[in-house]
Amino acid sequence: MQFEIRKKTAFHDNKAPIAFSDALETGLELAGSLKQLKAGETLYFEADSDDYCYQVVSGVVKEYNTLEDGRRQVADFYSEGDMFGLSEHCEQLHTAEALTASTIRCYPRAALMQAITATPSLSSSFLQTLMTRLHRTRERMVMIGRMTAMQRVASFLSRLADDQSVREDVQIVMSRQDIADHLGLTIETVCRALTALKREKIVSMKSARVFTIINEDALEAMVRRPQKRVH
Amino acid sequence: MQFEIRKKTAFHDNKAPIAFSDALETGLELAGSLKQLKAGETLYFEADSDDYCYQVVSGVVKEYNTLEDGRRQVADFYSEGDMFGLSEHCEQLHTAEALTASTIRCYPRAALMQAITATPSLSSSFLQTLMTRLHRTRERMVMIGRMTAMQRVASFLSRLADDQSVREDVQIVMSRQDIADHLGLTIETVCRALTALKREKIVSMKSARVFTIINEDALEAMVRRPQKRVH
DNA sequence: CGCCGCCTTGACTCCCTTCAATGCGAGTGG
DNA sequence: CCACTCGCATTGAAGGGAGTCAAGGCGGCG
Repeated sequence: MQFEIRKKTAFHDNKAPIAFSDALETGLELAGSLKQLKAGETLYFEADSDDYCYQVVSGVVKEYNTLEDGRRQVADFYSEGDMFGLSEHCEQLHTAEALTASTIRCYPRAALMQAITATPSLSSSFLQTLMTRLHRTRERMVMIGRMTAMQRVASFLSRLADDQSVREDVQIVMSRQDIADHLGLTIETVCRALTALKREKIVSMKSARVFTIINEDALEAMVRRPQKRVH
Repeated sequence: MQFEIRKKTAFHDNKAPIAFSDALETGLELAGSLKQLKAGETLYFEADSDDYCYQVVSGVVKEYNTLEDGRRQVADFYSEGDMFGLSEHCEQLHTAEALTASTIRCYPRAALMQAITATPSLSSSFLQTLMTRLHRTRERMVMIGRMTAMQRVASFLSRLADDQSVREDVQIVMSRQDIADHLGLTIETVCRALTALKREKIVSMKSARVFTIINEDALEAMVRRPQKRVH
């Protein structure tokens, strides 16, 4: 038994959603093979990804890079409908791993690319997806580069709630370590920020993986203002 | 009179270069209007960019975001051949500004997109460009999130040299503030890191904007190892 | 119960920021 | 030609936010 997450909405791409996958499936018979993953299972390591692109059918997947010394940076979390494994010839160790039991569709890269470039409608939505992704990655770069730990954690919670379209019992499918690696922080700092938010009665937590936003304005204020004092 | 930069190679996209622009120019008559900018001039502010995409014909341009409190994050520097202004509906203040006197080609966004999606070869190279860009942005996210000030500055210098394909008299067209905003540091920390590199005889500087790599191995080592002690 | 993984908390250190002053080169005008 | 100014770069001192190291706490499962 494990936490079940709401699958109604994708983690990202609220605006440019699953139209792409629909087009892919209906427009041509490229439908890649399906792959089942248990929670914690690895989908690919670095070079493996060169030959395939992936799409989440169900579940949540994290994609991350590892530096020589073992530090990790989680590039992104993907859920239902999201395509991933798009970047290529990586110099760094690059991995994708299931957070929950997941089903993944695997497309042969070369064939997929050919299909996309040959089909204007596909090409258009794929371009859109990539541009949105690029834009979002940049926003997160700003976040990591210019925001305090408190701001990063607050905006992370805020985004989780938005993605799940709930304010109560928002599910946190990833571990503290994953969050830390996503935000460019340490696990301890993430904990302390969460504790501070609880102390200030801005959020409450039913368990370590489920929270409720009590004071949304205050949470937004946290994101805006360079609030200090995580300890 | 002002510093002249080597224009032989683009700042980025060494691998997926100007083929795109060639295709654009020859393949169809979409050639957008040209715009001349003096050093320091602004090409666009946020929403302005929604209707156009741009390409550097000559010169160097920086693209950056500004937070409410005035802190900035330089998304990227672009030079000859690079396309930019691709991300859309930004929530943040988003600006592009010329670093040197520059010539920019402006494409109407909608028409450009249509042309791209309708032309497989264009579509292919544009996709390639976007994926490369995405990949690079992620690498920089890792850098900002997990590297020390010293590592960031060292890898920045290293990249400058690579892009210009020189080891001596490498030109730094951007100000210290731009570098700091690009690396997620303060201007003072950048200076101190540079001073440390000079002190250790790893680089030497003819002037504040021109440097030479004396000990390349040591510079690479700086990038690899979480070297401390910027002071 | 007792182990195990994950999470939380505490104390201390240190890198980077902040605040502030000085240096330096180019352009200007007396 | 030199004094002055203005923007950018450099250096110094002090303080703080996040990292590091280490010790529990908590929940699930055999």
